[in-house]
Amino acid sequence: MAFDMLSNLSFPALKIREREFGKPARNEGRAATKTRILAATEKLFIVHGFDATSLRAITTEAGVNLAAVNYHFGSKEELFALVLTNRLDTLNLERVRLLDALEENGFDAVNTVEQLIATMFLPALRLARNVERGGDDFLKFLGRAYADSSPFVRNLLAERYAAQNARFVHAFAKALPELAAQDLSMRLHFMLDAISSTLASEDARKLMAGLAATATGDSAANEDAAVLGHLAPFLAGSLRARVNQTSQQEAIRTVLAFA
Amino acid sequence: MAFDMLSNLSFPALKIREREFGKPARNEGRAATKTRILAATEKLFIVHGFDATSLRAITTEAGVNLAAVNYHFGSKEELFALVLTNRLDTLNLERVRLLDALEENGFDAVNTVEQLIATMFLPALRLARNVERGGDDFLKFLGRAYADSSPFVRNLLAERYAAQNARFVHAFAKALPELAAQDLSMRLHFMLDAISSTLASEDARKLMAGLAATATGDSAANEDAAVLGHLAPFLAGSLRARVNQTSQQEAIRTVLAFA
DNA sequence: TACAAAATCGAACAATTGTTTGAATCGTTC
DNA sequence: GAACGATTCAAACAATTGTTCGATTTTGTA
Repeated sequence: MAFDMLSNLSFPALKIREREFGKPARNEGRAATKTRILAATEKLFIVHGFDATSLRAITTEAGVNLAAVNYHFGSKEELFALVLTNRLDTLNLERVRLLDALEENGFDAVNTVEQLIATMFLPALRLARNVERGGDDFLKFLGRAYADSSPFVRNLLAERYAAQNARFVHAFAKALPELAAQDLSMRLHFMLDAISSTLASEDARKLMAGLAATATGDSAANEDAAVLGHLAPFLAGSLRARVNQTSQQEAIRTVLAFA
Repeated sequence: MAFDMLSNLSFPALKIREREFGKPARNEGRAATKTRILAATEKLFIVHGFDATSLRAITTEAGVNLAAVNYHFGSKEELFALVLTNRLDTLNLERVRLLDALEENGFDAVNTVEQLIATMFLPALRLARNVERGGDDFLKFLGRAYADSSPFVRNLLAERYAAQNARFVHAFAKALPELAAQDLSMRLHFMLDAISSTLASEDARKLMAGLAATATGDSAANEDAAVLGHLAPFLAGSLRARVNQTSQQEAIRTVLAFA
C-alpha cells in the first residue's frame, strides 16, 4: 500500500533525518535526488494538482532521471502520499492539540464558535509563517490539497483525517445546540469547501495578506489576530444565523413573486 | 475558436429546432447522433468533469462511433462549450432578468441582502424543477461546472459571464456600504466557492431536498421558499457579520495564548 | 585498490488520450 | 434507379501517460 513508507521520512528536513538515524547517507553531494523530487512534486502540485502533474514534469523540474521516482518512491501515488501527509500530519496534529488545550481549560462562554474557528485556522497561519515549511506556499498547498478533485487525494484525506475532523464537528455541535444537525452539517460543509477553494486561489491569498497588514504593531501574533479577527466573525456569523425569520421570509417571497 | 457554433443550437430541444429552421432533417429515425452525444456528454460531465471524461466514454455511452464527435462538433472543447453554454446562458439570463425587476421595483430596505441571494439562487432552483432541463441533475451540473478545475472550463465561464457577475457584485456592494471592498470581495468569493462545491457533492443535495420537505404545503413556490429560507439567512449572516468586535478579539487572543 | 550494493541512465513498454483518414453506407433528389 | 452529398464506421495516427528493464556509473566498505 501507499502508506508503507509514510513514517520514515520527514520533508523538507530529509537530509538531516537521514544523518540523525545513521542511515547509509550516501550521495551527500548537493541536494539528494529524493529531496529534489519531493520539492519539485510539491511545487508542481500547488500549481497543477495531482492529475495534471506528470512524472516527466516532476523529474525535469528536479533535474533528475525519469526512472528515479519509481526507484525511490515506488509509484506516483506513493510519492504524492508522502508529500501530502508530511504537510498535513503536522497540521492536523497541531489542530487537535489546540482543541485539547481549549477543551481542558474551558471555552469563552459567548464566543465559543469564534474560538473553534480560530483553533482550526491558527495552526495553518503559523505554519504558513515558518519559512522552513514553505512559507506562503503552505496555504496554497493546503488549498490545493483540499480542493483537488482526484479520487486518490480525496480518499487519502478523508480516510487519514476522519477522526480529527469528527472531533471538530462534535465540538461545533456542542457549541451550537440550537442548530439542527441537518443545518449544522450543511453549514460546516459550506464553510470548509469555501476555505479550501479560497486558499487555492491567488487573489484571495493576497487579500489575506492585506488583512494581516491591518494589524496594530507587526508581531506575528498580531498579524494572526488580525486575520482571524476578520475571518472568524464572518464564519461564525454564518454558523449562528437564525433560520426562517418572518421578515426575511417575506422579503424572499417578494423575489419569488417576480419570477 | 470554440465559439463558432455556439449560437446555432439549443439543447435538449435540438431535434425540434432543426425542424423549425427547415434544416435538412435527415436521419430522423430514433434519437439523432448529435442529440445522443450531447446527452451523454452532460451525463458524464456531471460525474467526472471535463478532463476525466474521454471521448471514448462519451461515444460508448451514446452508442455512437468515436469519430462522430469530431465530425459533428469539431473538437472535444467545442462539444463541451456547447453543453455548458446551453445550460448556463439561460440561467444567467434569468438571473439578470430578476435582478433588473427588483432594482426597478426597489428592494426591501432591511433585507436587501437576502433578496439578492434569493435572486441569485432562485433561477437555479426553478430550472432544477424543470424535468425537460434535467431536473435534479441541473444542480449537479451547475456545481460541477463552477467547481471544475480545467483551465478550459474556468476560462469559458469567467469570460462569458463576467458582465453578469459584475452586476451582482455591484448590487451587493450597494447593499453593504459599511463593508470594506476588501472584505466584501473575500466574503463573496467564499460564498460562491462554497455554493459550487456544495452543489457538486451528493450528500449536500440530499440535504437541500430535506430542507425543501419542511415546506408548509407542497407547491413548488413553497419548496423554493423553504430552501431559500434556510440558505439566504445563513449566507446573509456571513455577509453582514461585524468585523473586529472587541469581545471576539479577546476570545481569539485566548486561543493564540495556547498555541 | 577491489568488490558489491546503491543509484542513475537511456530506452522501451503498454495503455490512454484527441484527432484524422478513407472507404462504406445511408438518404434525398433528379 | 443513378448520382450526389451527408453520415457512419473501422482503423490508424501522433502525443502523452506511468512503469519497467538492463546496462552503466557511482559510492561506501573491506
